[in-house]
Amino acid sequence: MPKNCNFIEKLREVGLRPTKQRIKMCEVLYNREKTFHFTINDLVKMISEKMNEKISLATVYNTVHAFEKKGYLKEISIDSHKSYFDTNTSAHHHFFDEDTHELIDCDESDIDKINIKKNITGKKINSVEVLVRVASDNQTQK
Amino acid sequence: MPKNCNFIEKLREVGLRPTKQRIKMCEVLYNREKTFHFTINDLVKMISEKMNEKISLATVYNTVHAFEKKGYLKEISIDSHKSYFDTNTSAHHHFFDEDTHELIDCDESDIDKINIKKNITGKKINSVEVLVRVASDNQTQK
DNA sequence: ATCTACATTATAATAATTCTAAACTATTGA
DNA sequence: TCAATAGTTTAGAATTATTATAATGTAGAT
Ligand SMILES: [Mn+2]
Ligand SMILES: [Mn+2]
Ligand SMILES: [Zn+2]
Ligand SMILES: [Zn+2]
Repeated sequence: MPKNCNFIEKLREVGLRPTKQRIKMCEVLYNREKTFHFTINDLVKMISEKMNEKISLATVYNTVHAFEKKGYLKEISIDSHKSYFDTNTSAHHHFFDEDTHELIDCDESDIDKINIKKNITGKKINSVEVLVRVASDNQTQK
Repeated sequence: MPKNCNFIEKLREVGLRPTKQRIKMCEVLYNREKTFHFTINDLVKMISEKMNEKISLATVYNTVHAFEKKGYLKEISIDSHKSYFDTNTSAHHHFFDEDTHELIDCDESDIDKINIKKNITGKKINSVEVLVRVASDNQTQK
């Protein structure tokens, strides 16, 4: 979703009623220059910082999954102990910093197009994504 | 771990006492032709099928994590709702069947070596893995 | 055989997520 | 305009996966 777009319209387009909770979550998630990655816990904190009333935890979960189902959010599996979500919903690659547990987007140009030589009968490829795990290089000062 | 190797020896090599629970888990995990993927739940079932006495759930978790720490198992993050483990501990690529939730290894030869053009200062690359999500192709019979 | 550090176990605790059912609200159309 | 209705929110309970606890058991050393 683009920054400062008409969130009410965008919600209606996919059949979601524009409630005040959903509109607030749109503002928190999409009114910014760049896409970003978050956990549910991050999001709850962000919402409570930018809002007087709280949104109940169940609604945060419901809404995140509703947005995911409608293609406005994407779930990223990195750490099996926690769910990460991404406001960049296109297929793209990531760096994962194993020290800080930070997810970093990888520009399209940083990795050549990947060619899959094998195909699985009766199945089509939905996405091809690379995960590059990085960690601090302590061998540098040798 | 190779098939039919001396598990007692292999456990001692990494400083793990060869208890009967650990030896049994080695047999279940490594006495087979091919490496495979499993969840803790799968493993508990496999153990109880091949054994009279049970191994307590806490021990299964402890042992899986001990094996992982010692490099005899690898954790795979695909679905953030569940942990998958792999007896193939080398860095390798996967297909994930979104219909059946099945993980399939991808041969090294099926994907060309991936070149990462960007590097993150002070960080070294630990692994580069590709996940190819596939699903049934219902457009075939057009 | 005895000792001791490590391992196993049943069970309790925790954490993330989902369910439930009652209260609330956006939309419809009389 | 304003009830009727279907969809939404909510607090709290329930569920699930996983980890912690602490008592008991055991492998390996002496
Ligand atoms: Mn989800
Ligand atoms: Mn683990
Ligand atoms: Zn991303
Ligand atoms: Zn594998």
